[in-house]
Amino acid sequence: MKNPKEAAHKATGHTQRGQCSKRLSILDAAAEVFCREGFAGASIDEIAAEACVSRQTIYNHYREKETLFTAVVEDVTNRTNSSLFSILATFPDKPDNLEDDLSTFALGLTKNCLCNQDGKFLRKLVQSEGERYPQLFEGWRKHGPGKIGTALAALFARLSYGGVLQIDDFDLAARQFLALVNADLQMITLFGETPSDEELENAARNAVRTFLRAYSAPVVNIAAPAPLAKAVG
Amino acid sequence: MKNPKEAAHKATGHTQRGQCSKRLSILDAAAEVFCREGFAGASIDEIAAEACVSRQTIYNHYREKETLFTAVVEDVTNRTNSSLFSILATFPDKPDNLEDDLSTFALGLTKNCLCNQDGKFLRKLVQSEGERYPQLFEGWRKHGPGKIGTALAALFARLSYGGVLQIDDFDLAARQFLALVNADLQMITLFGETPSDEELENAARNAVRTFLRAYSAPVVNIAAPAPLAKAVG
DNA sequence: GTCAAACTAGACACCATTGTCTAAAACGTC
DNA sequence: GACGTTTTAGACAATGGTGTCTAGTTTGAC
Repeated sequence: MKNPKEAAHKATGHTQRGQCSKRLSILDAAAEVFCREGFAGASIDEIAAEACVSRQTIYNHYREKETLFTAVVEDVTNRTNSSLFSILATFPDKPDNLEDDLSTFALGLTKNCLCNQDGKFLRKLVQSEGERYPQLFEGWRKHGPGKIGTALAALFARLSYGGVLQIDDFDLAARQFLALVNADLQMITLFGETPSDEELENAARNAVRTFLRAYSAPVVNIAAPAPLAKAVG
Repeated sequence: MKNPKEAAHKATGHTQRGQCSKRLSILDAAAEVFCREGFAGASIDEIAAEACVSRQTIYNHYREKETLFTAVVEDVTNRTNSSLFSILATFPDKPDNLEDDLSTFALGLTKNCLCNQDGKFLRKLVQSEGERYPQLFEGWRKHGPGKIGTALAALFARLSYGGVLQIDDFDLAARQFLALVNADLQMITLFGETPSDEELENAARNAVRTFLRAYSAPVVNIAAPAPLAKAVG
């Protein structure tokens, strides 16, 4: 990193007075380094340098490396959770145009939870350190992004009962929706580059289209005679 | 690990004479440890213990840790590749029952490529070390499991031209197929436990069902009068 | 300006790990 | 059984990271 001071400030944009600003710098830098190097590969010195803070300051705030790590995880999880809630609130309960509305929702989900820095951090860390820190995985599932699944299932259930969708297994549908949304992204997100807005929009649209082809309720076509459906089914 | 000697043999089941057996033991153990601990977290001593081999033997075969790591990656990639080819050969070109046949295919894919020890290793390592070893990611994409996508796209194209499926974008369909197959598995695979055969079968079946609802060509129903389709479309 | 708290820089002991080296042991072949 | 190769166990220096300590500096509040 060429200019760590700049980077640290860029990340959060805070210029509050001392103590709080330092904490945030440390958390930001630690998230970055842990994500890039993994727990074992990350060194306190590296984090200190990236946060523009002396090593001792880190030890003052967080007794040891492990403490810092869990603090970072908690911090990122909280942030992700709150943005998750606001995204879920935009789910189209009474959709005007189902495809458009669901696509917008999916886009918000990817942009703010799945595909941003925090989302990447959690995904990578749960994957790489999940075996060594089971509580990390559990936390992700119960109190973090893992909740999206069940929340989405409930929302889809409402749409299904409303006759807009035709779903047997809501949990399954929710998992598949998320899987489809991620289908195009996994490739893009895996390495460093951030996907462009256009790529994200396409990914969301593609996912929703396929999802709807699989799960939208049969259209009661105004032109077609209804009775025939019985003979076909 | 309670009984490393047993574990090492269990993994490959080889009892060849000395030198070759040692190499394999080392590769097996190294894969296991690298996968569990990541590159930085894995220690040569740990690998040596798990392979029931002295540390020096490892240094004799592979000059340094990095060499060992790339050898392991290459080994696992090759193994995965060959099983991938045999699985792709089972793709239902002339499906009898499309859902059943595709489900069987999907099951083979998950069991032998995506969900087994090798698949897990590559996925984890590409994810956690991909940023530090770009050639790892490139290798995965070009010479490893990353090829599944394009191969599947070609196979789906054949089915589509044959009128069995109705697909616009073959690459997209292939990615979505894989995403759906993984939808149920990601949860299961992430932590240690190996999914049961039943879980795998269900996952495959669920994925295929949804995929076919989205992409199967409209059925020319024997009972329904064909001409009406025009009026509806 | 004073004071206490927070921060810094550097030195430090401690430990784990890498990679080398050596002498002895095991192995396979003839 | 003798010979060369492979393997082993252990000692070893070098390195790099953790976490502590200290003495000096900055910072903010009053």
